[in-house]
Amino acid sequence: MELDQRKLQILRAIVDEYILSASPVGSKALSRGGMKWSSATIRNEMADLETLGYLAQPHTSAGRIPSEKAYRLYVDQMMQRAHLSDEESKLLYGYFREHVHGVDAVLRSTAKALSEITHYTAVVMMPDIGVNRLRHLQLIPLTIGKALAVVVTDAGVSQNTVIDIPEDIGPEELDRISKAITARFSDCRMSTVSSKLVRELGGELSARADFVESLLARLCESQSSDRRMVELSGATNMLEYPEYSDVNKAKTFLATVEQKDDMYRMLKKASNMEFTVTIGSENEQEGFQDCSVVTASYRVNGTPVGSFGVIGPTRMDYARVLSILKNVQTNLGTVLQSFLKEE
Amino acid sequence: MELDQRKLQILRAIVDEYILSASPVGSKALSRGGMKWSSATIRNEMADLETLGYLAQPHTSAGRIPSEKAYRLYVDQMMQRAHLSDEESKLLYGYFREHVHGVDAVLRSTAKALSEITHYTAVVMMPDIGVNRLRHLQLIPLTIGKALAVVVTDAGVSQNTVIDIPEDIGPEELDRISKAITARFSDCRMSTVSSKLVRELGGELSARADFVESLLARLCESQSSDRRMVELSGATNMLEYPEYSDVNKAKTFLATVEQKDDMYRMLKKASNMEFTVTIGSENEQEGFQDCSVVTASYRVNGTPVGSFGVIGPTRMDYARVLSILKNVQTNLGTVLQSFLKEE
DNA sequence: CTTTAGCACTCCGTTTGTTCGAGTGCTAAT
DNA sequence: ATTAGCACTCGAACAAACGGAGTGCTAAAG
Repeated sequence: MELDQRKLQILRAIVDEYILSASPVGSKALSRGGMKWSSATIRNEMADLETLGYLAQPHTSAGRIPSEKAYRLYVDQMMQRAHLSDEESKLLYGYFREHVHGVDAVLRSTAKALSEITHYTAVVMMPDIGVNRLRHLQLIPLTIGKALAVVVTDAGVSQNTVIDIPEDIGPEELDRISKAITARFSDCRMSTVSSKLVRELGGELSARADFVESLLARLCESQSSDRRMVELSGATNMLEYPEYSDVNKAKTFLATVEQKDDMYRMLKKASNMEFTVTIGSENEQEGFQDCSVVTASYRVNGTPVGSFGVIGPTRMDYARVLSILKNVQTNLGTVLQSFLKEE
Repeated sequence: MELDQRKLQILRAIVDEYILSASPVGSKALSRGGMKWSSATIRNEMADLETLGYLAQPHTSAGRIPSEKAYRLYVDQMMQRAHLSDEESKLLYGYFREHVHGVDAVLRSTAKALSEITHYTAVVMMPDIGVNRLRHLQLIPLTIGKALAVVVTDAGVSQNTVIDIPEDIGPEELDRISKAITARFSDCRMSTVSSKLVRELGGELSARADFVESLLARLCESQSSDRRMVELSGATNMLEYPEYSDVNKAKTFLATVEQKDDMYRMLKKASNMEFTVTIGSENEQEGFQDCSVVTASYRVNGTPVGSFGVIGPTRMDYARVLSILKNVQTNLGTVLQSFLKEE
């Protein structure tokens, strides 16, 4: 069933109001606040909207609050995108001017920027190294039997992994192996590096084929399990909102958000989409049943390599958040590109 | 003025009880709970203890709670060290068995272990790289004008820094410079590396003296300002305690604990001492006025290189925490030593 | 002189009652 | 179809009442 124009207007007014006040909005308040119908009319419509599932009543004789269905409709069709003030976008831009050393630093500062500007919680996933191309591999001796493997990709992302090495390999040989691998696999996608046949290689590498194979396998595996792949910022911002004035709710939220594996999975999944908005129970995470997650992906050279997002109460200011994400998305794109100026 | 035996016993009982219950303890409860004096006697003693500053009354006709002075006395003289059950120390040991790859990983898992076992908040500082000796420096090209500097010290700690490089340096030269620096400064303390005169060097390095100097300076400077130098775990544990059932208190605590710079400074300062116990207002941090911080230092080759600690409410179980820290200290010592088996 | 029983008093946390305001649904009039 | 009016409902906020745990003081007992 379609909602007529009036129902839509009323619904929108309710959502707008609720986003601001966080308390149930009633018919009188609405009609006083610039609606062109009387409270009674609005009341009737509200009753209809309730049976249609767009509104809910905490208890009889309270105002209505929007249901998730309402937010969905709001986000998909009714919301008009806010545009940031010059001030804000300048502020945002500032975050990207400052930390220009290294992709990691940029993404970390992105998380901080997002959480500080939105006042919600921000998560940023480090770029999925798998889709990038290897630029440099360096093995550095640590102790007998252990070395540090540093991988640098064409997107300028680096990653350290501690690996086991045969005890009879010396520093010079490690260096030669590093160079050989770099030469051989340079510009290969990381995800395909390990699957390529190592045996077919001649020279330096074939003598250590077993080791090299396990090394490459380890690199790919550790990449995905690294806890540091998600940057989190402003988790405690949520304590500002009445939704979380109950310590227990706050606790479950914080616990959820600290599950970096889950956060990573969530963002990874979202990185195929330009934007996503996931409302309340649409979230898979237990602890996000009362929140919404808005994400945007970021690209390098046209391919999406990661995403970032904002987590807030379901009544978050979607329009504003989306504008901010969009802004950050372009900023981020520019900055990341600048790391690749040599082509 | 000295406290007589009875006063001491009563005070100790009050502290013990308050640590458990978190609510003011009264004279009747005490005398019923195994004290050999009547409630009236205890009451008189309590009145004395209050005028002496060891106890405080939230309001007339409430029980007494220990003052900071009382905790101080308790920690310094009255507390008998708890000893961990076999189960617990085995559990603890398990944390160290698992993650044996890399100092960073070990310390991260230390933080986790501490917070999970104590149920308080744990902080661990990464070893102060300054007192360690350089083992390896590797420069890896990132883009034009930028490179990644990886430093490995004799304690097995690694550190990445993105640095600017002159645009005309190619990969091969970077590699040569890396090797030259490694050869020249190997086994020098990191803190002295930069102050050594670079100009006096011949060969490869002298041609790039300016660059090398700024590089070394950068390495030392970035080391101390790196936010990642502190590992935090279990910050949300504090929400379990009635002291933090007020969301605002929780918020200020969490905000404080997330100031990694401050945490680092705190731990750094404590790393000269085997153990420290800092109670309530003895803490410098604004947000720790209602907490206590207990720290222990850890050593490599006899020199203290860092410390770790537990933050809890002032009424935390000091005896237990200290035992755990002591246990962790030895475990950690063993593990870190194992990274140095080659001497 | 020290300890303890007894008593009056204090104060908090909780419960119970009351009021007030905002909101609702329904009906009848426009 | 809309709206004014009315009776009703419910929760938040405030106040009074109560019970319990604890105290300080005094006087008696050891």
